[in-house]
Amino acid sequence: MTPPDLPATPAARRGRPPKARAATSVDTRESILDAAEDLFSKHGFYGVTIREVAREAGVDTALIHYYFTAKRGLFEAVFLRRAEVWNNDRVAAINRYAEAPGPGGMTLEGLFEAFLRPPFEWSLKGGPGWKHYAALVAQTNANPAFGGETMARYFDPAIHRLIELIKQVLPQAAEVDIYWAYHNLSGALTLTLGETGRLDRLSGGLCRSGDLESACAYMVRFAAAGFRAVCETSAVKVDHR
Amino acid sequence: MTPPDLPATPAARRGRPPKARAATSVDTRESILDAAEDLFSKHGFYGVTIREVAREAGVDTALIHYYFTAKRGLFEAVFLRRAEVWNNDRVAAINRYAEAPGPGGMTLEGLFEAFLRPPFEWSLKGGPGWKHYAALVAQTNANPAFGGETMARYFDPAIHRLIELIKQVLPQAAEVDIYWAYHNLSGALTLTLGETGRLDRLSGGLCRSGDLESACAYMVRFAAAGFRAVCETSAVKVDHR
DNA sequence: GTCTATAGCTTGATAGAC
DNA sequence: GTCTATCAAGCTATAGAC
Repeated sequence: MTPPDLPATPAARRGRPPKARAATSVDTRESILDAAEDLFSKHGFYGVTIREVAREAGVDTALIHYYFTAKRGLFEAVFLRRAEVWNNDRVAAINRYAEAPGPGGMTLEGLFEAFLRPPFEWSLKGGPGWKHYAALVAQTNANPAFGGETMARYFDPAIHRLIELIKQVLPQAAEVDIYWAYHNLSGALTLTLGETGRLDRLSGGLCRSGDLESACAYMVRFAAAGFRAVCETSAVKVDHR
Repeated sequence: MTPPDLPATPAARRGRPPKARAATSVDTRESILDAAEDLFSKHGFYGVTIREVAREAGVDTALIHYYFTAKRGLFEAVFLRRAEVWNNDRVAAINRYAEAPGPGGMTLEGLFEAFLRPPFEWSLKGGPGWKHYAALVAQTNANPAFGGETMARYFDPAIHRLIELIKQVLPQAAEVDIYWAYHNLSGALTLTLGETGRLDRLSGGLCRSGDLESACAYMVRFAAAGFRAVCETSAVKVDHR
């Protein structure tokens, strides 16, 4: 589902007449974003200089300030660009599933499959830009300084919709339990999308980080069982710090 | 179990005679490590300057080069310092459990409880340094540039021991399935130890990132159920990329 | 061991020509 | 829109006094 066909590389841009004049500035802006996305995803915000971005994009540093005012603005623009597509895709997928689930009604497996498939699809078939973006999100999610705030700002609305639907599948579940269970899923998802190669080493080559098809299938079943275990028995813990 | 009593703050250092002369240089080295750990955990390797570390540690920048040669050496020293304690603790805990499990024999819940408790304990009761360290590990685990390599170097031996014991509990499970299941657990663990505040926002204050007591309990049950679901039905996926 | 002083570079950002 | 030129500030690292 949701086959992504938007090319992420400027080289494959489609349907624009080659002679068009206005195309230039749009392409410049996009290629700056592509270069920044690539570099930020690998080395983080502070690990990348404006000059490196400019060099990889084939433009001058002054141009980056012209388009994005400051380095921080460039980062935000990178983050924003794909967040909307990503989120709309996921929300559309779970809504579609909720309206027409299988004969037995909604299941956690079906719901998670719908919710997780889009990011994995984009990462697999959307071109290198989407892989870079996924890694960037993974790193941001783990960032103690601004990770919580940034992730919340861009992704919480979509996740709240998911949680509404989980409540329909598990009507007796306590809200706290659902949130903590989701937190476990979120960690698994972002680590996997980061494709750090950790699993490859740990497993001695038995598993490959890039095998997102398997990753998605495993995650759906792991998370569904985890949610059930956490939500079906009462497990609200008292915080005795 | 495993009550940590090693103070992380220099102020609380115990048992050393105040007049001792040799203590000074050790304390200097340690306070540089403490400052670096704090800052690296918040802003990453490139987000921190030697000068900032020196200022926070109350020493000169030249001294940092004296002890650690270069910025990179400082980072590695920070990472190494607590890795050994952390890993030894975890391995000791699961070995202890394996030798004397409850009446019904080993369970996944018991095993994960033993394996996860030490990092949570240290983070809760080991002083601020351990919290910084946990956040540093969380960030490193998500780092695409050197995360996979660094994590493997410091943590894989302990995890291989865990996987051996999991195989004893689930003797029929395919090795691939175990590794993929562990990967899901690993993501959940590091995200949680990072305490980014994401969950607090998402849940509207219902859950708190700092409530590690609950986090650990949830994770044990979530992961145990996830492992069972993934390993008990044959789910080896073909990678059709 | 610890500091001062500084070399030698790179950084983010801008002013202004075209 | 795009580039050249440049600034002030900050960076890592080191040499050498004490």
